[in-house]
Amino acid sequence: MYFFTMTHETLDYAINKYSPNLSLDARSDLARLGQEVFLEKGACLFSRNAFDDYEYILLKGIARTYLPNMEGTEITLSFFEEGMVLPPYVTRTNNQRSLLFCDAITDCRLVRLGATEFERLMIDNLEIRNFGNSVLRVELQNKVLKEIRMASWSAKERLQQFRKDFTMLENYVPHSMVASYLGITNVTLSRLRKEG
Amino acid sequence: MYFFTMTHETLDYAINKYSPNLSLDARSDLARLGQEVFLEKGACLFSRNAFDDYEYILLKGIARTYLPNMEGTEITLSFFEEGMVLPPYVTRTNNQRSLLFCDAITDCRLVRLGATEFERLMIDNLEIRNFGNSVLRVELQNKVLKEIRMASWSAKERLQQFRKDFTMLENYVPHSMVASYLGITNVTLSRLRKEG
DNA sequence: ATCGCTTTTTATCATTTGTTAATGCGTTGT
DNA sequence: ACAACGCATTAACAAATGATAAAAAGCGAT
Repeated sequence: MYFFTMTHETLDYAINKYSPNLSLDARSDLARLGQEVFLEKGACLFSRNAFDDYEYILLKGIARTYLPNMEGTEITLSFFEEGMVLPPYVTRTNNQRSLLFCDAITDCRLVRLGATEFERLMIDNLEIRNFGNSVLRVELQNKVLKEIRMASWSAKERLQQFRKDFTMLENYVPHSMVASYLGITNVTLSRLRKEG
Repeated sequence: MYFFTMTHETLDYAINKYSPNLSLDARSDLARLGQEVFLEKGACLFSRNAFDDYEYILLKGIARTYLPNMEGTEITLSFFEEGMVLPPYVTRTNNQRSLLFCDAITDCRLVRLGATEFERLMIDNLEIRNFGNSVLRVELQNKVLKEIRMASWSAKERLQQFRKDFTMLENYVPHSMVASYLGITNVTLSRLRKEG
């Protein structure tokens, strides 16, 4: 009975963020497909150009995706907290090669699902398809929200929004990661923190 | 014979940007599903919260997506030129309601495909599925590229990149749209233009 | 506890970008 | 031709952010 194990309870928590009405059957399909993965703080989940064909659901911990800019500085693209699905396979990879880097910022527990099997499930099962599409939609929507904020908000406003989006995260991750996520230097971040 | 009509020749041009090796069969499936749409300069293709269940492929002209920020200023999210697919249905809508606005900046000719029929095709046909996934991937990749530039490049560098990405576009679209896309004011844009 | 290392803060100054307002300039309609 | 309008440019000043470097604070290993 899948709903007696701890793993599935928290997988459910993640699923509910995207498809709260997903049936028990579909949930159990996902659970059957998934295997748990543990990552230590600082460990790498996937690297740009490396082979990768999984979908990932973060059950516990904090992770981030990032890329180097032209000067080689790491720019944090997104943070991920408990219950969030990492960027979906189809948008995150090309020819099964990752386009991004992803590291665990704290110890993490995740569920991963083979991308091919998950695609199969999406094709066969309308509910899973809607779940997968919801993940895609949320991914894009978050990017659009960030895009507008980067284009028209001040650094202070972006920091305030960041604090709403990721409560307490500011205290758990290095400020250099937060600063690059916000598009400011860590000196500026420090200044804004002092102001309040 | 679909490849004798002008429409299909330019639909092919667009398809080649995403799936250059798509078979003639798959191309003809897409062509059969699509209907041509003409838009006059300034006309609206879809509006936030309005019903919309199409995929759109831009054959000719320039279009843009945008959203108002909190002050009501329109922020241009992306520009689209000949041969580009507009943001895909699954990421652009929620419950068949558009999340974005899209206007024609010049007279436009597009092909639109019913999203439901297109999804059906994606499910049934691996080639079309790969094409659709490629559209998704390009959409996300462009956002990630822009994200990095917004986070770590100066306004001048972003303008230079814009000129590479969209040759001549600067001369055809109102500068206020370019400026909001770059995340600067139109006064700043004017200054940068003067510098070179 | 202390040393050595990294991260964060603080200070100073330079640069970039925003704000406001005036000017110019082309387009359109009469 | 001219007025009226919208848009782009320019100028002057203010504010935000970056760059650099030094000081302070945190943190892990011994």
